[in-house]
Amino acid sequence: MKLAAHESDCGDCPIRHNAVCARCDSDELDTLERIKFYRTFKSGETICWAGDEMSFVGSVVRGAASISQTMEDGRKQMVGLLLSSDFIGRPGRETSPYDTVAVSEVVLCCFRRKPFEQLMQRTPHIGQRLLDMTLDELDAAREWMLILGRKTAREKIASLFAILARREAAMDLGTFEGTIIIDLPLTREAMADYLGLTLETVSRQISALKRDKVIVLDGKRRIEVPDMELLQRETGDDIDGGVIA
Amino acid sequence: MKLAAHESDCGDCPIRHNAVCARCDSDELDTLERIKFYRTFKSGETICWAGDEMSFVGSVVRGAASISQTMEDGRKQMVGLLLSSDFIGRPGRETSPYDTVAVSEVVLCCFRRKPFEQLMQRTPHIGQRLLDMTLDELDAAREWMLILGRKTAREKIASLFAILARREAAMDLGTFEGTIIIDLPLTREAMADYLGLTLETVSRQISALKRDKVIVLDGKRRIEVPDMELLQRETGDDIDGGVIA
DNA sequence: CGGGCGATTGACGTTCCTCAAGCCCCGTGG
DNA sequence: CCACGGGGCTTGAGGAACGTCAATCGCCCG
Repeated sequence: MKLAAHESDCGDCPIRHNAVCARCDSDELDTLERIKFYRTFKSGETICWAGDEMSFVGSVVRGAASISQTMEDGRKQMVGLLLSSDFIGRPGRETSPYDTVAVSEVVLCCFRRKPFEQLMQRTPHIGQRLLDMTLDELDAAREWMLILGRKTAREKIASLFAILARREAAMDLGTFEGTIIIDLPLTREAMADYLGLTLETVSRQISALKRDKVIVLDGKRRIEVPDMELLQRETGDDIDGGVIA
Repeated sequence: MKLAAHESDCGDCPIRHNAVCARCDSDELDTLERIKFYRTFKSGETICWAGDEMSFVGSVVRGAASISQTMEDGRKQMVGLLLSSDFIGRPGRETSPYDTVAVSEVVLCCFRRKPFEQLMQRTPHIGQRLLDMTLDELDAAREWMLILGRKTAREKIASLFAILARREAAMDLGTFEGTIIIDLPLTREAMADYLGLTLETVSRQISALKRDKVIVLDGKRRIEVPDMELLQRETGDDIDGGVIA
């Protein structure tokens, strides 16, 4: 996918109202517009290695990226999944302690870190929005901790699908006659890293959910959810909207 | 423990330079001083139930509190551990999706939520500090996710002790001739909820670490770490400072 | 002394991991 | 055209780690 010309105009940006710039007025947007630049990463490409200096921060315009930690012996845990409108990088810190990797083709809207930090001082709207987004990410991390610490393998898989379904639904597309369709941005291995499982267990549980007609597979990477409530019950969460009510 | 009179003066506050007010100048501090009030919770007392309205936000002055989620069938996961200077509550949200419980006697420095939110609009220093603290909490949550998702029971226990030791060391006290002393604010059950284990497994692994001379027990709740590096090795993390370098 | 709570320890069972074989799909090269 | 190879995925057999259930202990406090 190439970058369409109009994507350089913030007014037409698909994540205009969800990203870190959401609360900016048109003056502030102009300022951002002047210092932003786009970068594209191919699937599998590393956006930032753990320990490296982060020269820029930015928003995910399209695609998905993972944040993960690896232990010396190779055990790996994904600790963040960045989808469109999510923010990459941390103002006020030079290096990231995590690997950030594109799990599909990713388009970023970037700002060099230093100018962005200065701009934040002068533009409270950015800092406020970033605080809200960070608090949301913290909530997501906490939901994730419950998944990692207490759920069974089957519940973990169901929870992952439910989270992705919610995000796809929020971004508008993906429902058809009550059936929700999820295009998995993740390989089985990436799902395992997300959920604290092995890829074999992921595979087995997906097969089990298919056998029990909770999901329907269309190829390896497309999943149909005919009955969202049924999937929701498999997550082990409360029925009534659940965690973040 | 009763509240000493001088604790009502922000200038003498033990968490003055670490809490949400850390960056405030003396004018801003005066404003905060006028609307703050103290509350004390006994060990085991609930500070806020999941779903209840949070009428206030505030800082932990002394003691420890846990944030946790419970599933319908009783499975429980701690998703946050609040120690002195940590912030409780979320500006801009009326209810908390988590239970917040005092795990030891807790003293809070509180602000009613609405006035605090208004103050935040006018006082960028507060929002900036809160953003930094939230980003730190997010980092801690991510470290925790690695623990929950990928570490063995033994590594989990060692990691918990290492985290507590680091925090005790940062708050100054607790070292004596190279031996670090940790006063556990947590019961075995609370540790289990923290680490995604059962209390029996926690108990067995603590016994094992004791048997292997990584730790020395002084009663049930006080732990001595004669060799911090040895403990660090048991966590499974990189030796060189590790995750958040 | 008795009761209760927290903690420890043991025996046994379940879940998930490990190791291994083989499948499906697709692109490459003979 | 088909053989080949590789990556991603599936499936099976066996084993290790942790959970479950239960008995017991120590300590504090009434």
